[in-house]
Amino acid sequence: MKLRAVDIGKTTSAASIIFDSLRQAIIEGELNDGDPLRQDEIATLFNTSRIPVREALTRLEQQGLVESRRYRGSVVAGLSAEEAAEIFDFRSLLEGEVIAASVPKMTSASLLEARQHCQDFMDSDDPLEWGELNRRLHYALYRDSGLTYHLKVIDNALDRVERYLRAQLLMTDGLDLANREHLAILSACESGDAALAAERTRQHIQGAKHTLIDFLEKNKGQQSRI
Amino acid sequence: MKLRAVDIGKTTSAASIIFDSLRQAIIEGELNDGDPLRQDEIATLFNTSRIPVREALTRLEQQGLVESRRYRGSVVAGLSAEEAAEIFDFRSLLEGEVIAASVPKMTSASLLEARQHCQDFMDSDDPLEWGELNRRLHYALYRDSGLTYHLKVIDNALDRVERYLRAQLLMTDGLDLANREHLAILSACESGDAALAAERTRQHIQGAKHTLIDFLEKNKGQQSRI
DNA sequence: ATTACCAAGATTGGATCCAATATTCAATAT
DNA sequence: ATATTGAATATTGGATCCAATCTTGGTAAT
Repeated sequence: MKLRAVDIGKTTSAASIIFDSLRQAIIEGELNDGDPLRQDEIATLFNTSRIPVREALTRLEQQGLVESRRYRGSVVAGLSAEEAAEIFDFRSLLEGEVIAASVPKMTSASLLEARQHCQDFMDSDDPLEWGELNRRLHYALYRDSGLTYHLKVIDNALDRVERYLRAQLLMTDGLDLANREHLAILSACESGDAALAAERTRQHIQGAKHTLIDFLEKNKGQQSRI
Repeated sequence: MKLRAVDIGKTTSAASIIFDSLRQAIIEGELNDGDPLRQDEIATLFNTSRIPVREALTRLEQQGLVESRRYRGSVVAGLSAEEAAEIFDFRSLLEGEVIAASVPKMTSASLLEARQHCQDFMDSDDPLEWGELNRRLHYALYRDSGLTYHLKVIDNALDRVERYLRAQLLMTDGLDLANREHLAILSACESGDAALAAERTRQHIQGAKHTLIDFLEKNKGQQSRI
């Protein structure tokens, strides 16, 4: 027997489905800071009991996307300007390191894929796509480093700030600048200059941080909808 | 009435108590890589139902301390030499950055506390205490940075490798070396030299990494009990 | 009017029960 | 003897129910 079995249905638990949906809704900004997440409401929404909802919520809490208080329920976790700034610094440090480790190992396939994602990013005009496209691009640039732990942590950090990143891209020239920077990072990778790629990656993220902080300063207290 | 009620018992959920206990048992090496964690067994151990056990397990899974497979249960997550090495690199990068940010802001109280923990560490001869003492020392050195996100991530990374760290300290001169390095880091902090403190911190962690890798190479396949 | 208090409803945490899947092991066929 | 099958058991995932706590709204005392 040479065939390999492939499960058709029931491959994922209800908890995982709910987790993925909630995570997406949060990082896309469909749910806002402080929005309550009632177990019962979500359960009826997914036609399940509250049990898998609770599992999804504890996972999200561990990832810092929701905050729960005993007997008081869960809300979408907010992010102060200071926290956001810290996470951008964090990403800057880590992603610089990871891309530097990646460049010497990068295959032409990865470079090709990165270029494609770069193009996709420029072609897209749907803000909700940007997050996913950005992730794919970065993943193509980073994965050959083989630093799986680093990548997981970076991914988690990105989850926390993706909403704010979108706000930054929506600003005047935000998207153009991001595209130019992506191309610059890519070309540094293609020429095999690890240090340059790292530096440009750090600058890219630091730039995003500062534009975002300016944005938050201007709209201070206005509880801006993104 | 001016007093604020403070619950004596019941302040923490059953899930949290179970989570803390399991986490401690794992990072102390009381439970070993691959050991199965049966929901029923743990539930009877804590005189609860399986519900809070499941919450504890999903939290631990999110932190990478256990691995769960659908319908197959959870086991204590193992760590290959490569993964361990990567996490040490990760810590080296982050902790260097954090201590550098901390030094210029460090209060004399923190320095004093750090020196005390350093002393405690030297006085202790109980391997099971080392983890906690090490954490306290590092926390005293890092906290004034105010980089709470970084600190949380570092703490999590430490959870993953603490067992292996103990193995490294138990080696000949391992403890003496660690103590000397701690003192060197502390003195760099006291003299306000952020760059030096960062460099020594990175070296401290890199050193630990290499001793550990040598150790794992030597005992390859012997499934060593720590 | 303001504050303290108490009861009713809402919501979460945990227990118990049932369903779905995996594992074990004896029985059978080769 | 070895491999295969299938029933019995073990274990997890999810549903339902109960208990503990919070929240809200109204009432009474000052």
